[in-house]
Amino acid sequence: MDLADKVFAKYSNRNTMCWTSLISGYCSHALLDRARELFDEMPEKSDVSWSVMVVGYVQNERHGEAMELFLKVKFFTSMNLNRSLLVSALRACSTLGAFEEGRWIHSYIDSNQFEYGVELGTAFLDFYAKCGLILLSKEVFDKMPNTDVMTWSAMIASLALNGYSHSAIQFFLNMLRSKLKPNSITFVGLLAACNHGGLVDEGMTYFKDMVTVYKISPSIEHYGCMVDLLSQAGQTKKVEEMILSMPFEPDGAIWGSLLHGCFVHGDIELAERVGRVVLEVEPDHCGRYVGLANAYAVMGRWEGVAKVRREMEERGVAMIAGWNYTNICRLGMP
DNA sequence: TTAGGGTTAG
Repeated sequence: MDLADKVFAKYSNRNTMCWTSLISGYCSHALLDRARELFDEMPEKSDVSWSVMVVGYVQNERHGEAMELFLKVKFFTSMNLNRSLLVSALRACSTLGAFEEGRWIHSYIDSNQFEYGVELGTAFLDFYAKCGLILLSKEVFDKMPNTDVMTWSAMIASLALNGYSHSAIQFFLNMLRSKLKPNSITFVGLLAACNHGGLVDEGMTYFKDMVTVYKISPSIEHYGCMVDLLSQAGQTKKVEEMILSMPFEPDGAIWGSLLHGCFVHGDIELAERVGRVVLEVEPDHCGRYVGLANAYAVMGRWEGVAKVRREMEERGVAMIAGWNYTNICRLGMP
């Protein structure tokens, strides 16, 4: 990118398109701050310049800055808002839970008679699902003239997220009927559905089918779903075997799921062992200490609880208070 | 020169 910068500096006939291309290049190399500098320096910005910058922020998971820029273009310019910009702005809305902004984009699209392409439609159904309005997601899905793997995967994951496990499975079966081939992410959604619904047999079947029928090798996310599902179902020994046979280094979330399962099902001996591993993997994560302390508490082993508390203090791990109503009141903000 | 989908605790 340095070379691109030098060439750009020497190039005398710089137009908006050159500036925008360079910004896009910086964004795709995750050099967002440099991209933003150039964006701010640009003498004239096109609608594509704005969208490239917003897209860049969203793709690099800087949703707050994406939203800020989106609001700027919306309120302080008379620029046309193009589809790419709106799709990315919608993604930012989904992540930030900015419901009103997302609704505004919807009305903008309707009043400007934009067609629902697969990208826009998929972004919309995802937005509504993340806001908990799964019926609106389904409405968007039904209105879409074309759908593809990503649309179906988004719908399956959305149903799973909102607790409609059986409908998610039904959607998966319909997807197969419409001759679309599921991919790795489709299965993350499907296994998440099985997990949320406690559907152990279905989960096991789809996990196996994924490998044997669809030739997709499981990622840590797929294992994460299975570990959580089997742990909650009390199959803790089986889970430990699964974790140890994984071709990845298990992370704290994986061990944490098993620890929680042990706690719920009273598998105390395993809880203690897993709890120790969890603290080694994530020594700064306050929730892991709570998990182990809870397992000790269930056993009535209060010396264990006290030991975990002491370790937390010694290592300087702070408890993070949840942002619930009780805590808000405690802070004097009713 | 620009766009969409991913599970997880007390």
